[in-house]
Amino acid sequence: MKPYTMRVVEIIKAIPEGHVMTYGQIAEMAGSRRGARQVVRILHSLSAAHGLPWHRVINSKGEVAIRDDEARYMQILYLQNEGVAVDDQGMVDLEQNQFFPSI
DNA sequence: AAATTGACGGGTG
DNA sequence: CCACCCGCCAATT
Repeated sequence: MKPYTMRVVEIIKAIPEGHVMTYGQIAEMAGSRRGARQVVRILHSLSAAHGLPWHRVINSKGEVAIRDDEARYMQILYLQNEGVAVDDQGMVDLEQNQFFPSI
């Protein structure tokens, strides 16, 4: 696994329950300021197993970004189960739930 | 080896 | 607020 991919994995693993991070935020921390799509790609290939809290990753608008209805619904459910308010449009209040790692 | 695919983001109008 | 464009680059085909 490439170093960049590993850093992305580590960052996602570090998101606490009840919090979310954005794709762009993760990409920037992993060292690629405009690498949000790479984060998406990585999530696609790793979503199966690996025990990653993939559901805590959303887009910069604060919206659940997954297209597939079933998976989207699951993500919303997971988030609500850990106390994150998600409305029926899949919108999360970033102000209240976004996680900012301390270095 | 080359093209395609994305669960994106920031800028512009 | 919305629609559109284009840069980004790992993984897959």
